[in-house]
Amino acid sequence: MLSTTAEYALRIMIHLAEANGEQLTSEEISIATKVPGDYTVKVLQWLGKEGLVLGHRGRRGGFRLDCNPKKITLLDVVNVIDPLERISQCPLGREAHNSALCPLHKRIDEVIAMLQDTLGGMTLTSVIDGTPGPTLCPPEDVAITVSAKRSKLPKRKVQAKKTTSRKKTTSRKKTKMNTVRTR
Amino acid sequence: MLSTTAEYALRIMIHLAEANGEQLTSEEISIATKVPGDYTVKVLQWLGKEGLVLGHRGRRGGFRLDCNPKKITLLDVVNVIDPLERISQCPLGREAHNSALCPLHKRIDEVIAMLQDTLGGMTLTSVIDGTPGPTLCPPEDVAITVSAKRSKLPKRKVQAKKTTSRKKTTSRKKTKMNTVRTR
DNA sequence: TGATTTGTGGATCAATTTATGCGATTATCT
DNA sequence: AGATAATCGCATAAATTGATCCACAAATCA
Repeated sequence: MLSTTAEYALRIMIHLAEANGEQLTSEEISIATKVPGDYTVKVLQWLGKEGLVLGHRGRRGGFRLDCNPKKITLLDVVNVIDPLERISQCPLGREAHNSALCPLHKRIDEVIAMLQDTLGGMTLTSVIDGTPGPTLCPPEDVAITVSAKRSKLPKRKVQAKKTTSRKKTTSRKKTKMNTVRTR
Repeated sequence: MLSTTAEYALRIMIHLAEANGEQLTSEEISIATKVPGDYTVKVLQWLGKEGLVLGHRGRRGGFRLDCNPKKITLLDVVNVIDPLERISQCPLGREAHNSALCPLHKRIDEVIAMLQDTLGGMTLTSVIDGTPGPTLCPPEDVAITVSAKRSKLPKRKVQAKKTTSRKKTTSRKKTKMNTVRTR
């Protein structure tokens, strides 16, 4: 239902919200949320561009929440990654159908609207407060509480892999442009 | 929200349901639904494996609906393509959380449940009967009626790229996303 | 100051999804 | 039977998404 990346973003935001404004390194976040190491940084940067988190470099750097968790909803977070858009015009290309989608797409659009309403009604805080205890299932080998003094982060095991990079990740909006693979 | 392929499947099923059991060639279907030529066949075959449509070869071959449009829902169709599954266990890997998902995933799961209910409540017939007129927006340059004589499908422009090959597309079920990379 | 830590941002690789091509097979018509 | 029309099904290509690496910039601490 949600893309993998959107799931990651939600986990990260919930985790940061639970940290109560405290700053955490990307590695701490990665471990707690089980989002793959370097990819955590990418997601954090996307969230940062939208002003949801703030990164600080340097020795005691890290990321912290930069928004009001009482205001920000799951929909807001998902929208950073892959915007959930209403169907405004007929996917079959009939331009005159803007105000009168064909029945099938009208139904699908209704479903999307409902989804937006539902996700848009769930704030980070409400999710966290909804049930006692930690909001994310704790990873099996790591302490749950964020307050633990930032202790020696276990080095991520570097496992000699290939490197891949991405096209120009400034905006995650679906890039129309055809990436011509030069290689 | 829906994958491209799921959208295609819905268009095709609605179109066939409107044809009232009549048999249509894949090309006719492709034109009417604007699903890319050969891909139409692929989607039809997936639908066929689940018993929703039936294909006939030979000179007067084609595809027709092989289910009761009053019973089959949009959810059924979507499930053929990419199953909308409830979250049954914590994505963070905590195995003991089966019966008690962490709050975030409980919420997400609720959303999925709602989605299922909604899509599962919309039968093909109900969508078609919901509004008078054709259920799919008619393509701009082609007659709505399926009877249009089949015309040459446009060739795609080949543009020298890299090729990556695929896993073995027999089942479209999402393949467990944590693939341990052996490399 | 200089070493270390941590984020920034771009480049590249890998996996998945979407789309096409083509030969073989099957049914129908004459 | 033979020609033809259409699906079947596999192989491949292209596009998108997920993940990793690396050089560098900035902040901190000794």
